[in-house]
Amino acid sequence: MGVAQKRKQSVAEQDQSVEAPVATVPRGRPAGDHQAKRAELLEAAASVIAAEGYAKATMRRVADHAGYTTGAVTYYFANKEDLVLALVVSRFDRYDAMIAAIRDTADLRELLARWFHLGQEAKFWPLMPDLLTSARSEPRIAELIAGRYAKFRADYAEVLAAAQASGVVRDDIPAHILSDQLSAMGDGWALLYPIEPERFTSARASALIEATLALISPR
Amino acid sequence: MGVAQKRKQSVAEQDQSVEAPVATVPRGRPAGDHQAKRAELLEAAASVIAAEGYAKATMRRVADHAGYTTGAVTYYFANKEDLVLALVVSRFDRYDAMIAAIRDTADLRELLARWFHLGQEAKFWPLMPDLLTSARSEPRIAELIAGRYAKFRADYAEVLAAAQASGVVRDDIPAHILSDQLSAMGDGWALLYPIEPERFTSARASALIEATLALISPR
Amino acid sequence: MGVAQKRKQSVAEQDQSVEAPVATVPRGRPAGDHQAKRAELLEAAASVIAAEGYAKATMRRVADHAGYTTGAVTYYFANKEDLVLALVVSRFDRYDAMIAAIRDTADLRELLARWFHLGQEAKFWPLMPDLLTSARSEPRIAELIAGRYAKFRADYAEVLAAAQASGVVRDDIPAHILSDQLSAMGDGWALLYPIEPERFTSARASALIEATLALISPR
Amino acid sequence: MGVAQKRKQSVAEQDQSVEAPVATVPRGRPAGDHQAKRAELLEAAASVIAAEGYAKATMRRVADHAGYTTGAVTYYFANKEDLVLALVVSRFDRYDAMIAAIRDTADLRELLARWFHLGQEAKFWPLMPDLLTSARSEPRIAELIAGRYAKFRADYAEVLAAAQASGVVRDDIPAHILSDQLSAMGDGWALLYPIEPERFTSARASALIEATLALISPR
DNA sequence: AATGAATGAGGTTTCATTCAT
DNA sequence: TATGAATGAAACCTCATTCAT
Repeated sequence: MGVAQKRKQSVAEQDQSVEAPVATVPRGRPAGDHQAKRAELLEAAASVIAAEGYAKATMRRVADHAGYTTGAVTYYFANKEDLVLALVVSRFDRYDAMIAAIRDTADLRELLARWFHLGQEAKFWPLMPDLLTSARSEPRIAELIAGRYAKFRADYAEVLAAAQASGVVRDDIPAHILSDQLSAMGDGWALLYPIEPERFTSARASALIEATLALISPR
Repeated sequence: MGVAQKRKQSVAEQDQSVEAPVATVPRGRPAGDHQAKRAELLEAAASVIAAEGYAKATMRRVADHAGYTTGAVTYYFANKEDLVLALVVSRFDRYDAMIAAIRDTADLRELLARWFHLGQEAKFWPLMPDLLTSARSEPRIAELIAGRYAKFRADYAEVLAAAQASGVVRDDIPAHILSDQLSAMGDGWALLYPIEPERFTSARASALIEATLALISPR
Repeated sequence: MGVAQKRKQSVAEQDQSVEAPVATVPRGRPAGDHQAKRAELLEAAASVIAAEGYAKATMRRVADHAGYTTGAVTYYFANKEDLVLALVVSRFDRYDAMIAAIRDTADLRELLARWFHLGQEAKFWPLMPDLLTSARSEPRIAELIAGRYAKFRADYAEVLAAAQASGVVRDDIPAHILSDQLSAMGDGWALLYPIEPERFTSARASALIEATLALISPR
Repeated sequence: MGVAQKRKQSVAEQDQSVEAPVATVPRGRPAGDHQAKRAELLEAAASVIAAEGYAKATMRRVADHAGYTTGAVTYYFANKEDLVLALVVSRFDRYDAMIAAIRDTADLRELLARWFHLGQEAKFWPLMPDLLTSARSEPRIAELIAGRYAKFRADYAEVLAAAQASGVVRDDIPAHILSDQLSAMGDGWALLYPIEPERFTSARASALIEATLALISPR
């Protein structure tokens, strides 16, 4: 999104310079890339939460991590809730992209592999459970998560239903229940990951993927 | 945490070892029932966390809920970490008891039913994920949980192995992996429970139990 | 109020020590005098506002002035609004007492003299307009002031009506209008006092009192 | 505040002295109308203070209200104090104009009517007390107000003296004292206006005007 | 002439913890 | 055993101000 935005702005500048080369020079400091800066701060927040947990993820630490002052963070996000809300959105967007990427093939092994990859490389595992837990005391976050998560499970169920139709997934359990079970399993692993990281070496991750595929394969 | 706590704890230990192993019946002055008071405060803490989340569970709120003042809580627990540590112990004790209760029969339906019951009636679902998440910033809590959880999974695996031996559970997946998968699934449900309580009506809970039994039943 | 409270508490202690001299010694630190401490902080707040204005009257400065830390202030007052609310109450209580003191005699010269005295010696002038202005951004303070002020004007009107009946105050203007005019005049003086203190020397205060009495004396 | 402001101000002065004494008609590039822009921002500031009180009147809100950004405000006013100073000047200019307009006739009913009108229609009532109170923590504002207010009272006294001379105002109270009393009364009403707006309906305003005229009419 | 990013000081509030009693 | 006063650190947030552009 950062990139698209940047391109759009430079197009706007071109328009101006073509039409009125002298007097219409854009006034003031160039707008910078607001969205890109927000994304940067979001990544900083994600890193801090992943590294130290939600409880230690203060505005100050996020700012420090991004190399700014607290004021800069509140300049881009009206308050902490806004920051977390945006972070939740950005993470679920990635989940949605993950599902979308395999929707056509309904390749569940690939989906699980991507999910394990996001979890570890993209720091989703030490992040999402903290985000879900933070929803306990923040109704708006809870509401957002509830909506996005329901959509995620529905998409997941759709993929599973397709897999059932093509005979690669057992069909004695409804797709929406399977989706529920599998996503819960994933959340459970993510929840324990920071406490027992040694359980999730890539060798063991492969074993878990295979065992999970075995669980849902047709009898 | 240092001196004061040490004194308090050794007194408690003395009481237990000298007077009575369980010591719940007030003898002489009822005032001396240190363990009972601790348990009372622990339940208050559990209720507060279950009701409002870990973030809102301050020493003051715990004290209020138990009908005491802040000072009383810090009298019985050297500090907040101690309180949470004790709470974690008390909850895993219940998990262990749950496993122990069905170890002989290896009745998995009963085990799942008990687990769903603990989760909802005994407020474990809105509690355990908060406790696990709190471990993110408290190494001693993380360590304690890691140990107790590993033991729990091992016990669970033992039960599953027995069930495999008697042919009621599929044996194409090792028991310790099944244990891993099932406990993760449970944690995942618990994690979402406060956000989407409507997903866990007792009717739907039954459906989930049956679907989970189907998942692990032999082919 | 502080005194009355203190007396009450010591009576309670006496009761206890008489009935059960040994075992019922009041536990814990003696309650201190919560109300007295609140009053002390209120006076500190009044002094700070009087000296530096509402804008500079931060919780920190109030605490410093009283010789405590910020935490102590928020221990006695849940938040700043609460502190200001209590301050408003305490000041209007004094206004009410002022009116009550001359209600029987309806001696307006005495009333004006008391009012000038409160204004200067008891720091009411540099205080009340700041309090009234602070109500602009705090609805609950505005509501409280509106109510108390209306009562004050009504009491004032009652005194004026009595004075009209006894022929010492002109009766061509209704008492409630006179009350309105006189209290507004007082507020106006108070508003300017911090800006032009030299206008309110005691000589000039006397002149203002006499001129005000002349204004309302019967024709 | 130092250099930048100095440069700006001297430019403004040059414009005035060289080109035209009043200089409101845009000549050549309309961009140069420094004074008009300042006036525009001043009105925005007045509106914000009138609507939400001085405490909420931040540079940002003033800018927003005028349709600019914060930077624009600090471009036209070296700092916030400067802005408020200019605002005070502009409001007292209107008071002076109000007095000047009735100086010849010494028509006090008209003066009071105009004052009530300014207070309500031109938002002076919710504005002036906030300005006066803000002077508490800003010596330069206090100084400015003290000077302008003294001049206002002197002009008012002059009008009252004329009225006394022509027999329409009582002369048992010196004109400068009457001026003091009447202006204080007005300030007092203004101070309460935001708290009790219902006391100042136009019907009641008329009653107050008549009662005030009665107060000062000859015996 | 004006923008908007960024700073940094300072405000209110929360809270675990200490401690005299 | 238990209270409740008090501390002090740290959190979130606001805002005037600066400055590159």
